[in-house]
Parts: sequence; C-alpha cells; structure tokens
Amino acid sequence: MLTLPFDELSSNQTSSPIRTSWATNQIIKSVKPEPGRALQDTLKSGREDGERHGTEEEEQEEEEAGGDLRRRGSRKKKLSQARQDRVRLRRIEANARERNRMHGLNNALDSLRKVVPCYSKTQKLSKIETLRLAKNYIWALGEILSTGKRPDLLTFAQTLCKGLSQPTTNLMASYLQLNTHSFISESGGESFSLYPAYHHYRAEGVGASSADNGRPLRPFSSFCGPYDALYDLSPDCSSPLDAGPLSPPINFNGIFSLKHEEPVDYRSCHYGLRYRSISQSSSADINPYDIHLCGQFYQVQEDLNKPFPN
DNA sequence: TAGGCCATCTGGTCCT
DNA sequence: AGGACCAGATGGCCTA
Repeated sequence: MLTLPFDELSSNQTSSPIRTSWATNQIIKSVKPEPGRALQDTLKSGREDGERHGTEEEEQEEEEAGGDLRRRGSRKKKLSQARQDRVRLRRIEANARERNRMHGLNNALDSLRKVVPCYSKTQKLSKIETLRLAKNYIWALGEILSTGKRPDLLTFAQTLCKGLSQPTTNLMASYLQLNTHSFISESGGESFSLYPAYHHYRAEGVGASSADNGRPLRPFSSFCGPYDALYDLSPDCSSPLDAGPLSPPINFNGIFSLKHEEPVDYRSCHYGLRYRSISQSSSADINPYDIHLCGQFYQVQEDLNKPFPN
C-alpha cells in the first residue's frame, strides 16, 4: 500500500488544486516505494536507517565503488536500499523547501504588482513584465526626484512602457485611457487608479468636484503625480480591468496614444487631494523633500492639465 | 495548434 | 552535512 507524504503536501499548498494533484502525482512518481513497504515507513525510518545501517554498508560499498573507480573509472556507485531511501527523503524535503521558496518569491512578486501602476487582481502582469515595469517605475520616479521636474504624460508613459511587451503596453494604454475619461463618462461603474492611492482618496470622497456628480475625479494630469504612492501603502484596489472589457488602445509612434478628451477642470479636486495627502500625514512623517516636490507639483499643475497633445 | 507563462522537480554549486 | 539558491527540464493551462 502506498502512503503519500501528505504532511508535506498540506504544508505547502499550491494555489491551484490541479497543481497540487499534479505535484502529488510527481511525488508518487518520484517516491516509488519498494513493493510491500509503505512509503511512510520508508520516510519515517529512512533517515535513522540510513544513518544506522548505512554506515557499514556504505563504507563497504564505497570501498567497492572506490575500488571500481580506481580500476575502471566511471562506474556509478550502487547505493544500499537504506541509503536510497534516505536520498529520496532528502529529495522530497528539498522539493518542499524549493516550493516554499518559490511561493515566497511569488508572494513578493504579488506585493510588487500592487505597488506598480497597472495593478489588476484578475489581469495580472506576468513576472517578467512586473519586474520590467517596476524597474521603469523606479527609474521614472528617481528621475523626477533628481531633476525636480515632472515629465509630460507621454514621456512618463513611454518610460513606464519601455521594454514591456505589446500586450502590457496596451494594458497600460487602456489604463491611461480610462484614467482620462472613464470617471466622468460612466456612472456607477467601478473606477480605477493608475496609482493605488486613488482608491483611498475616492473611498473617503475627497476631491469630488461639481462636474462629476459627486464622484471624485482623477485629474488628467494626475498621471504625473506618482507621489501618491508615498501617501498610501494599502493598495488593495480593484480596477476596471476587473469589471469588464476595455476598448482597444489607439496605437501610434510605436507606443500608444491616449484618447483626446474634452478638458475638464480637475484642479479643485486635485488640489484637494494634495492638501489632504499632506495634511493627513503627521509632521514626523513628512519628508521636507516631499513637501518641496508637492509644492512644485502645484506650480506646474496648470500646464499639465492642458489637453494632451496628440 | 503554437507560443507564452507558470509550477514543480531535479541536480549542481555555494555557503554556513 | 544540510540548506539556500540557481538553472534546466518537463508538463499543464490559457489564449490568440
């Protein structure tokens, strides 16, 4: 009778039952016990047996094998049954550790997905795209910090999408399109944020303007406000990508363009957001450099609120 | 159906 | 010796 190492499996749940059963099969394949002996027994006693019995036998075998190696070169050493079991057990343990390690890595990647733009619960970026986008995002933010200037929308978008695949670029374009118009063109639908912080503001009803029926607007130029992420570290938000299909982005110049929208006066809203952001923070939390940046943000707000040049 | 993405297994290497 | 890390191999799932 075959007994599976369920302890190992249960302590290392995969996200998919299919995966789990597949893993189970793999273990069955990789841990074929000898006939008439339960695997559990094998695993349970493997280490002790291996250590206890293995010593004499192994020494003898190794001596033989060593002698063979000296005489004939490459003959593979034959292991005792106890040693084979022990090797199997160690392999199973190593597999479990490796699975855990990869799960940890995936969790970290999920965390990363939540803090880069373009976060969607259902339409997840691939691992490689997440890393690329994160790199671009960091680079773009660093550029803003070092120069003290915010790039225009297209430049920033192009920076973010540098090296990304076409599907991801399209996804990004879809985000940006919605960011510029969906809040006011659709009522009742779930809105989204290029920056996770938006939902925090929205949930609190901060920054609603008269033009949006009480619905808080994300300003067109808010795309250039990456500091949002500094003020909210709980990016558990959904996106319109979770809610339904998107209109295809308009591509041009090898990257993408944004739909041209009628200019909307977002400024009151956005100033409100900014003020709220800063005022909500305790003085100890405020980095002087942040204040400087935010101040600068206001100065050029008007320019950035101009309709995006096509 | 091909290709992309992913999870897992596996053996090798390095480090403690 | 044993664990962490890595990269290659493999096979499943999904989508265009």
